[in-house]
Amino acid sequence: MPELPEVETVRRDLVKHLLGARFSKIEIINFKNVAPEATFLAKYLKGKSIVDVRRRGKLLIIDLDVPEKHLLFHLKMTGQLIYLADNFMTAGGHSLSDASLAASVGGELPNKFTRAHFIFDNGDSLFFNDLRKFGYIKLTDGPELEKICRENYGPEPLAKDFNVDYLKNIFTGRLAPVKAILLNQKLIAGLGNIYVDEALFSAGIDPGRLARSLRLEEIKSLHAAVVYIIKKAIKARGTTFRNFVDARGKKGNFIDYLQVYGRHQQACQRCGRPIQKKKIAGRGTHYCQYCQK
DNA sequence: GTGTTTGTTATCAA
DNA sequence: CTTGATAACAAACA
Repeated sequence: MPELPEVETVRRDLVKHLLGARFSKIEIINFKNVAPEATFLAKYLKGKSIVDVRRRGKLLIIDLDVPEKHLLFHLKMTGQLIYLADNFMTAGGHSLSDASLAASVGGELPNKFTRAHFIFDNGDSLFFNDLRKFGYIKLTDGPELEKICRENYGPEPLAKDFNVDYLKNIFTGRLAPVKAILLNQKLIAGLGNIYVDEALFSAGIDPGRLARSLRLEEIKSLHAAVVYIIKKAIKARGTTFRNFVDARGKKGNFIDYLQVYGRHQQACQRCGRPIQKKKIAGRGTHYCQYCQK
């Protein structure tokens, strides 16, 4: 489940490998979530090169060497972006992974979940894999990108405008569970199910509490917890619960630090009692009923 | 066959 | 218009 720390991990990997890379061939395989349509996109990208790789919330943005043109990737639940160097094509047209690519993607690309294959003029490749086909690829111009970023995404959790006052403001009067507010991308960009559950545990707040019921001290604690968890998860290169790998096919390490997510019925690391799980805000929610009030 | 998984959007209701 | 709840989407797995 790529959330902010996972997308940021991929972004940092791709910046290292893709700056200056020039598209030479693009193949879209059995995948509909592409705009504009595949043949047009392939023709458009050919000869263009990459000048930057950015992120907004869970959205990955590749800036092209054409002013005001950007290639967007959303990984949704099971998307992967994997960079493959020293591409060696076999007789069957399958490329073998380069020596440093981790075995966790099966060692061979493309695989049956590869939805797009971008080939650069130096022979290197970028693979967009997506088991569930929820993700998308979209070419946009500057104004459209600006509109998407402005209308769909609130403050970045690690930016200055995400502060205690802001959190207090978006909680004021809200009858929704605090978890629902934290998951809302328009209010805070980049948090998903894993990090919301972890931050609420870290702050000792029950995910089902109505947002407007939180006291200032609790909001301060929650703000600090969100920043702390997100920073720690980026440092650990994200969480691989099922599917996530970085741009070199390696798993993230934050699963070692999870306190509640995926730990249903396991002992709470604070009080020893079993972690509970129930549906809140339409999502599986993990929490300790004794440590979170 | 059934239930579960989640990021996001659509839809509906108040 | 705002807010909140819920279904839907897609595909695999236990």
